[in-house]
Amino acid sequence: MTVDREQVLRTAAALLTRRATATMDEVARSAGIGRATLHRHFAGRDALIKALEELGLKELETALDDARLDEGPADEALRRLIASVEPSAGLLAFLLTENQLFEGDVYDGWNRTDARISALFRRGQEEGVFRIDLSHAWLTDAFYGLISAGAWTVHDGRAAPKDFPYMIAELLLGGARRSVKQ
Amino acid sequence: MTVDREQVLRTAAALLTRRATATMDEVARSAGIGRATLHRHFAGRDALIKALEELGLKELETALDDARLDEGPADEALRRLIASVEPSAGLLAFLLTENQLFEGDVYDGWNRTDARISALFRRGQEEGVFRIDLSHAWLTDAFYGLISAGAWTVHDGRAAPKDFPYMIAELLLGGARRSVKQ
DNA sequence: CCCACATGAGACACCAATGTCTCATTCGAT
DNA sequence: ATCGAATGAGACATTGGTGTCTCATGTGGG
Repeated sequence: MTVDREQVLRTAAALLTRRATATMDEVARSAGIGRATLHRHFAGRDALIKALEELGLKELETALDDARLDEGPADEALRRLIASVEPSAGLLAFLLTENQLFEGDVYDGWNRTDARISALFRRGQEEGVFRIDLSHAWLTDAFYGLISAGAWTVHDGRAAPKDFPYMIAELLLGGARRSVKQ
Repeated sequence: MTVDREQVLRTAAALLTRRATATMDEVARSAGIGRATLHRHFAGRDALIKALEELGLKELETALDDARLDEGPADEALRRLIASVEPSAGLLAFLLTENQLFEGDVYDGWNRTDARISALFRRGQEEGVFRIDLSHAWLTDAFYGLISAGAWTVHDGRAAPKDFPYMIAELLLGGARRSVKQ
């Protein structure tokens, strides 16, 4: 009987990721509950988005924890991160565009995750694993961008989900150019 | 007296890129015209978005032409493309998210540009310049993703506009990993 | 100089979505 | 079996944005 808040959030995430303009009613229906019930659990659309943001943030932080970013070579840590972030990629892609739209009052929890990812790139640069002519700020943004792009590529069926980690890690680490001496 | 349609479109693009939910009234104000006048030139919001889409498409096609994608090594052609697409990056980033939101009825003009970019990557693969373990579909999506990410990085002040071509081309071509044998 | 035409401002109806409320129903714990 | 709590359905007012219209203004071309 009682609504599973987590379940509702995941369903809403799946729908909103596909269509960000979905109605509260559509969100409710897709979760198999009534609109009134949805309102009982989330005060309004803003509250729903914020809850989604907290969910995505929590998932990203869990992925960051699981990846053990400060262990081993930085490039291997980055691979672990990409792999563990994969299940959340769709939600993160949605939240990324959502945040870009609402400039200013962005949930500042993202600063923490940004800092951790940025720190990984900085460590890699200091240890000579990552190139230093690309700022860690740009590498961080590119990381998010490729995660989003990969999420859409998989979502639209242009790549299989299982290829997600490989195609992102390889492009982000090695680039598109074929290495001549290899 | 007469409104410069092109000018209005560019102003609208600049505003909507920053805040996609901007009102028709805000769009009009930012262009320095009245809402009624805006409606006289663009039947409605949909028409405005569509006009923006056509503008972005036109600019991208111009950039594709200017880059002469079928001349010289594919990686150099890609560099030319990134450089010539830079002025349109913000608009393209906006249209990209806009299109992802409205699934289905996307302006099919993008298929042409997708095909041209994809063809560049395929040519590069056939000529041994680009690696073949990453599909040209993914490379194309990644190209768009990095263009968008770069546009936001520049927009938010985390990189200078002049660095745009370098940081994107270098990451897309060479990746983040520091080449050991170099 | 004058007239035609585009514009700006504002009024207006309309619509879609939101948020709130009520009430009957149903589920689940006791 | 019973009672309380949560739900679903629907009604309702409200709101913000949209699209249309009118009218006064002013500018530019002839």
